[in-house]
Amino acid sequence: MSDRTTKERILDAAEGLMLEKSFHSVGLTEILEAVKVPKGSFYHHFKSKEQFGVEMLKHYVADATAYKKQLLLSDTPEPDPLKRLLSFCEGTICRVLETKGKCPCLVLKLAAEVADMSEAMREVLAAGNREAIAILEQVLQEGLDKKKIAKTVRPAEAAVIIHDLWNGAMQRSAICRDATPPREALNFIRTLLTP
Amino acid sequence: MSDRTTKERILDAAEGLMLEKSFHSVGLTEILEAVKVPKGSFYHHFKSKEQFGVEMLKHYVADATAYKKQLLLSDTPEPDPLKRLLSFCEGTICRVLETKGKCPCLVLKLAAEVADMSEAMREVLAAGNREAIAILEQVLQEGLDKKKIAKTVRPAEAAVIIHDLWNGAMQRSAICRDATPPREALNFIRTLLTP
DNA sequence: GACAAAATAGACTGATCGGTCTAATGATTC
DNA sequence: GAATCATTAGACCGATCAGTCTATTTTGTC
Repeated sequence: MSDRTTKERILDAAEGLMLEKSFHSVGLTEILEAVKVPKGSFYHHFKSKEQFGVEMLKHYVADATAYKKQLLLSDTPEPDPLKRLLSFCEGTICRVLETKGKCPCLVLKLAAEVADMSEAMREVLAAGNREAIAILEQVLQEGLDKKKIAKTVRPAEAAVIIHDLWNGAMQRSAICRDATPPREALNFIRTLLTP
Repeated sequence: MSDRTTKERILDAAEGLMLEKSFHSVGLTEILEAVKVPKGSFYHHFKSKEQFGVEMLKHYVADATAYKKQLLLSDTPEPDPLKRLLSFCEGTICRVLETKGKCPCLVLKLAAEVADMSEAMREVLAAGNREAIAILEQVLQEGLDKKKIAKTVRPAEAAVIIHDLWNGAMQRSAICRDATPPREALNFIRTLLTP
């Protein structure tokens, strides 16, 4: 048997499939066939597709948040917070290039589709956004403390602007299948923050 | 008979329903029941749900573009391009408040869901984005010519930033069901452009 | 008014949807 | 090894999906 639990295997497979398609266009049968798990197992672990969606988003947001914290908040190997932020953006742009413009973020991919349909899923998405903004605010504050970013920047305000600009750019890049939007956003963010 | 054609009535009803739900979660039967039109009529006018989606998005984008041009590009009653842009944003914020955070834009609502599934729909969305950016660029250029916006602003660059920031903020406002994100975006845009 | 073309009408199809049900199997504890 | 509980297994359910088909009605043209 696999070392990963059945639940985790279902979750992982569904994240991949829904990143490529969408929430409603991926059926349970398709997910379960991909991981060779019968319906009975699914409904043993999850009470409905919606509750499954909630857990999937929670699972994804937890991973994504940990990943962001690691890259943005740890001062090794890069002690400069601004550099950490900019190279995080560059890394994301590389991923977009590799996948030919495909959206790499499940929150961005599913948000508009599911937010109006499930209050529980909406809350998970909202929490994901809040965490992302909080992390951004911390990087900016640290950059300010270390005098690595322009002192005119106010972390709380700048964090939401950078967050929304970045998400808007990622969204547009998924539409035009091109990494230009996040590149333009990155250039703007750089000149905005550089002292 | 209604003065509007059957095709237009279907299109309008579908836009409303899909703004509230999503592309895949709204069935043809639901749309057709809403306008009391039988299946046969639908498939007389459209060859598939996907092609219908393409026409619906084209129809929406054409309307939305005309609306933006009228508010942003006509110098009556407001000759100041910056004021036109800012009050356009304020107007959108009001709509968000009225609808309790619901996404007012069909392009934003459906983009992530359908872009990966239909190349034809993706192209319409991309064209919509390009037109929105072009209009923004024109307002900015005009504002620059009339010395109503900061002369450091470069229209082409600023247009994409404003576009993506605004879309990202609207997206987030649909998730947290709150008009704060576009308000923060508007504040930022105002200080960015004001001379 | 005859004819043709466009549009309306809705019953019907096979496939697939999310979800249920009962039975068989795996593991755990006494 | 008997009893228990979690898990696996997959046939099955009614509902709904996009799409088809054959009529009938409406409309425009001569």
